[in-house]
Amino acid sequence: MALQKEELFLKNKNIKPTAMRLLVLQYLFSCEEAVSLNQVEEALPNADKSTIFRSLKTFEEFGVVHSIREATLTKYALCKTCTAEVHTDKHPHFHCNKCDSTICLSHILLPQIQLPEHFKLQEQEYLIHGICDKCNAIA
Amino acid sequence: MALQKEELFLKNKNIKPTAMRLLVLQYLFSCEEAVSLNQVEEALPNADKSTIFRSLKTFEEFGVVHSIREATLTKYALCKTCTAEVHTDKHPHFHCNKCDSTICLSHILLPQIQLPEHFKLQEQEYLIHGICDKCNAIA
DNA sequence: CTTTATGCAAAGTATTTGCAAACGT
DNA sequence: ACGTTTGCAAATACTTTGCATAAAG
Repeated sequence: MALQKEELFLKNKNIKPTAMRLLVLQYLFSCEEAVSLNQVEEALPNADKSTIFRSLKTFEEFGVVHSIREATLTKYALCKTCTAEVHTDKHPHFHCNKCDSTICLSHILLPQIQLPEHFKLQEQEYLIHGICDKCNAIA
Repeated sequence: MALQKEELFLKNKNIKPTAMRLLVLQYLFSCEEAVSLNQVEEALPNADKSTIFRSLKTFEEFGVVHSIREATLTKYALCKTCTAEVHTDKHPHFHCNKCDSTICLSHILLPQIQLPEHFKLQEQEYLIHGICDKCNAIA
């Protein structure tokens, strides 16, 4: 059946591949950019928002997606190389102020910041705001 | 009077120095870290939350403070060198996952990210999560 | 007298949880 | 039968606005 790829994917991550999760994952695979909870909900009109929310939360926990906190809203994008134990797929994100799309700058490494003495780094969120290539082309 | 410093400060920024704004600013001057709207409200129990909110918004507009969007909450910190026209005081921020304090890493320059072709940079938010020096000392 | 700021109340937005029913094994 | 997931409803948390009054220039 059509969902086999997603099913295997979830099993490999030790996530029970339920119908809802497969739908959410399938949608995420179809997205080129990070999407918000609302966007997923709109894409899956019959799905309950809190169920989607919990699917995304599970996905994040098991290293399937990473979340990006924008001004008021959280977006989610598929991880390339993360596992539940180690979130290795770290990169800056770009938010277009015109079309509000959020793009993973996967090819750009997070800079090595030299923290002050006795500070311990755990995670980094680097969000760059500006105008994306498409909007620049229009303007 | 005691508020003269704050009063001059606001006048120099072309902000009318009202009583409320002076109180908010005075509190901000007393803070070593970025503070949330709730924190300002707690520090000024007789002040209305929406008034504080609007003061902070005005301050941000005129380059007095910058805001940092954390997981769920916005914090504000005084700018060192900004004006209403140009927000030059850009730096990463550090959020302690233990004590939830947010510290301006003013001495650290934002890295120069090489964006893909046709992308235009406007602003950057770089939030580093970890354990701060004080919490590390305790642990 | 006109403009701006304030306080109160309430709306708006997004996230998160409680609980009972449904599901999969 | 069992633990997990789902759908619905509602709570929570935070931000933001409308409006009438008050204050300032």
